[in-house]
Amino acid sequence: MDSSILKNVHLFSDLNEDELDKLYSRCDIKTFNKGEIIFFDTEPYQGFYIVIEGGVKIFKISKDGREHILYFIYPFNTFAEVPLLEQYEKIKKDEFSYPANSMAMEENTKLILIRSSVFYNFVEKNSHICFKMLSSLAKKLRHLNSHIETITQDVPKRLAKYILSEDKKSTAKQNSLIELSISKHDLASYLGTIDETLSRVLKKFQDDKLIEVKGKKILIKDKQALIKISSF
Amino acid sequence: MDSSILKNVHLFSDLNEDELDKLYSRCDIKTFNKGEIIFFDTEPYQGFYIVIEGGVKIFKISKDGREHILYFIYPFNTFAEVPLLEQYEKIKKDEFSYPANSMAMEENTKLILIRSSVFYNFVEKNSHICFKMLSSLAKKLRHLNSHIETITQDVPKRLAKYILSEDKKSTAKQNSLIELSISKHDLASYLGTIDETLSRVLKKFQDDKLIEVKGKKILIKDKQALIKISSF
DNA sequence: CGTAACCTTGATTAAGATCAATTCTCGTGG
DNA sequence: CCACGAGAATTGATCTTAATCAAGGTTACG
Repeated sequence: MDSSILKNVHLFSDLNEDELDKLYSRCDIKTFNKGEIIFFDTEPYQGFYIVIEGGVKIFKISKDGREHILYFIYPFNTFAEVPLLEQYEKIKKDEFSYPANSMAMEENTKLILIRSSVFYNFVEKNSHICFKMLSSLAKKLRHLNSHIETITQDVPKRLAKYILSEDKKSTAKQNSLIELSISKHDLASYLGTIDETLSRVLKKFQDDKLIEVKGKKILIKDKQALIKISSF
Repeated sequence: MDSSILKNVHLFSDLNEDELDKLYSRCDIKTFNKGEIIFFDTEPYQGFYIVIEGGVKIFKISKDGREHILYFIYPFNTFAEVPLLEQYEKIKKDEFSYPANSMAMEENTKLILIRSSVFYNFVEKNSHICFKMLSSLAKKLRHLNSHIETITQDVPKRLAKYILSEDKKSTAKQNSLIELSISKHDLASYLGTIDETLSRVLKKFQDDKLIEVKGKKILIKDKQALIKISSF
């Protein structure tokens, strides 16, 4: 792995070889196994991360122990930028902590850590990065907006919406087959419910001939019906 | 009202008189009465807004007609910046719409509309605004993060949390009196519940001698108990 | 081929939404 | 100054959804 990997990261896509090399030399590369914690929301903030390989879930834990997943992050996307930018305003305040917990979802999840100071240095010389950062944050805001909209509806709606959104990512035809990139447990947690309920709703959808479930594969048999459920 | 009003807006706090004048001359001032819609989430995007007087609620409406409030916006804060920044990346795409609905909560709510083109022009000459924008977006992200955490808990927890957060804003003592800046209906909608349930929980808190409610005034009688409820 | 992690199923319970009346509050006009 | 009426808030009875508790079943992997 070398500095060219950074070229895939939207934030850095306009940097030249030299700049990429310089940045790369100042980053930390870290590897995590499935289930390992990357940071807790109680830890002091060090910097933001980029996923290079594998996947990461960002989640909150409520006092009664239930976890709620906010995002899944996949290769070449960043996470935990919020404190970096909040810090910018209140210089020298170092008591910032991470806004949520994060855990690797796959074996050999490779991350790059970009420390606050490294990033600040870089932005000074490459202020156009700022605009990319803005658009990436805006995207996250829109995501959370729609996530809130989702979790205030009932579970079948949430699930139908999720299945359809996964379908949109794939090359969409009529009877499309999608493959869950996450465990059913994580899906339940992302949908703001629990394993048992997800299982029941999946079964219901299956009994109603909307989908067919086989392990992590879901075959969509009646997209119109799913659309109807998701939007009523 | 003149251009100096813009000085109160964090985003523009570092601009000089000249720049403020120039910006002000290119803005639209709009006034809304209580209950009037500022924009629907279906409308084509024009630009973002600054609240000068009054208050605004930002909300989503689910298909079954229930509204869910995401933010309340008060003087000198901005809203609806997200499409502006998404647009930046995909130049010339004009089909962006607003990410949610918005409505004036008070009579004579005064707003400034800053059209996308005006803002882009301005940023080109004042790139430091970019950093302010970043920190403002980061703040919103953190808000939504914690809002999601909140609405996945039960209603008494959500309410206790809200009351305590309102209390923190005021000059906090032991038995503090807070005044709701919003209607009970809006509070219910912000907490992701309905009027009846909010009413019942308020009564429960009152019966348990945690608070005393009189119209929009809430007297906190047992802050420790509220803290316990909010965090268990 | 055994065991742990993952997933499913059933019975029960609890939280809160819904439906249906009232009651309260406050601004307006007589 | 009082009476009216509309919107806001409350209360009660009922119903629905999904969480909880408790077993089983499946799958994957060493």
